Amino acid sequence: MEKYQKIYSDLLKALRDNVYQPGDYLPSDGQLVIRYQVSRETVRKAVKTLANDGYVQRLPGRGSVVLDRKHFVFPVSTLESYREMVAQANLDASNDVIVIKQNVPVPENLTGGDSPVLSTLVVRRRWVDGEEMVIDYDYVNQAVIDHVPHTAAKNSLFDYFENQLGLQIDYAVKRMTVEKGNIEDRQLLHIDEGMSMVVIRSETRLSDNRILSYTESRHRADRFTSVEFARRHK
Amino acid sequence: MEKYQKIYSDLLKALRDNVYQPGDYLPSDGQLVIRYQVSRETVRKAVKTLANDGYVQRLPGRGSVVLDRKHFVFPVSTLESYREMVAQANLDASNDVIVIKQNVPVPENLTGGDSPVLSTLVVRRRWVDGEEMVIDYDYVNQAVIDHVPHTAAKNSLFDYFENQLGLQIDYAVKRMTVEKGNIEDRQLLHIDEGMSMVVIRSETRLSDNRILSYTESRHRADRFTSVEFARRHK
DNA sequence: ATTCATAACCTGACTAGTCTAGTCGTGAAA
DNA sequence: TTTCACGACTAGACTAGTCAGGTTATGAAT
Repeated sequence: MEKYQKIYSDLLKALRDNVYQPGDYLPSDGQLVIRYQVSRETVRKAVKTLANDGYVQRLPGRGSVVLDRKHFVFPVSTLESYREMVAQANLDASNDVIVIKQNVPVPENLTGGDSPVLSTLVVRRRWVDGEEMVIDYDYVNQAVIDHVPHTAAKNSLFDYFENQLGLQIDYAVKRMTVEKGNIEDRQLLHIDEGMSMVVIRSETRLSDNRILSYTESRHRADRFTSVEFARRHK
Repeated sequence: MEKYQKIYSDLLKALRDNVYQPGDYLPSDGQLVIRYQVSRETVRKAVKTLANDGYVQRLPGRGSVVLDRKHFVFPVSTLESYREMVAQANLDASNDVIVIKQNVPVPENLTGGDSPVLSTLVVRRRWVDGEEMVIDYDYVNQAVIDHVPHTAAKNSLFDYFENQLGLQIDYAVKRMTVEKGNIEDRQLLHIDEGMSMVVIRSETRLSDNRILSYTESRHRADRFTSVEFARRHK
């Protein structure tokens, strides 16, 4: 693991374990330089990343103060796996795999008019705290992944791609709208006609810019929350 | 202006002017080092920021390729002013200032239970392409800004804070939910009873971590779109 | 024609330093 | 007691390198 990654994850763990609490200061760059025996740029990279992720704020002349994140769990923006997200938010979650089907062309409203892609379609229903909350349609690029095992879908596709297959996921573009629920929404989530759905359509890319998957994620609007952390300049 | 900022904004301008098109490569780090007579770390910082913002992707061994952003205008996440956003998306937009009122305590559902703050409340209605689309409730921290002029509200609060007052806006936390429209929504936006609203509640902070403002932004759900760009690791 | 080594690029990570500017506590002078 | 200068400490920007590892074109050997 890279040195700055190690420092980043050590500090992140300490933050999650409340070793440093909101209002506290992290060790200064200089102290971390001594502790980790690295150059200051390496320390800066690690702490700067924590700042970009909304954990701390760097105050020139003072230090890196820990921010209060009590309000912001459950981001849509962060590329974390669903399981990570739920675990952090102390929620109870599980998955139903509805169907896994090969050779499915990706719908045009997901690709945005780009060249057609053959995919493995994975449809899942997500439960949170005993309620049916979300339907996910994952169209996994068959040019990248030839087969999606049922166990991977049952646990976490993301985790499977990254940790089992060693793929480097790099970024995702997500478009969010609010739409009326369709028949499948009503059947799978047991909601009334007229219930609105928050629909998030995204494409996920690898670090070599190949498309890994397209996803349509349909949430009960009445239960939907998302939290964003946005920094002005990175 | 800092050197890396200059390089960043030059490249950004070139990207917006289509000097570099999707699929093209930016000048390599080495070329930019020569062009700007700076060290490579300075160039890297500039181009890395473009990558974090979703403009380009850095491909080791190849270069920095320009990404296709045709699908993602109109982000909620980016801390850009509303006017910038609309200008980029080629939309027609204007503002109604409904009311400006001093000494208003910020509602608790915005502060999230934090200590009460006295504010100047600015209520505005935003029009896009001739339609009434959004109501904004801005609670501007009176401890930071004692008076909000009507012209600032009519144009852009953000712009006023940054460019007129020289305040350094650093980050915002935004929570998004979908709710039924209330009476004021119906009156101001002329929508039917039962219309859903996308409600974005946010707090904006300065670089010294003082709270600048709390905002509640209420959008017609049927017209709402947001686009996110999320990178895995910065 | 195909294969393969190589050289010329590219970005990523890291180092060890300089210089600037802001914060804060201490202690001396008013 | 208040003020003010200073030193110690903080982060930001920047430099001029090194080394590693991936990509690509070229050109020689098969």
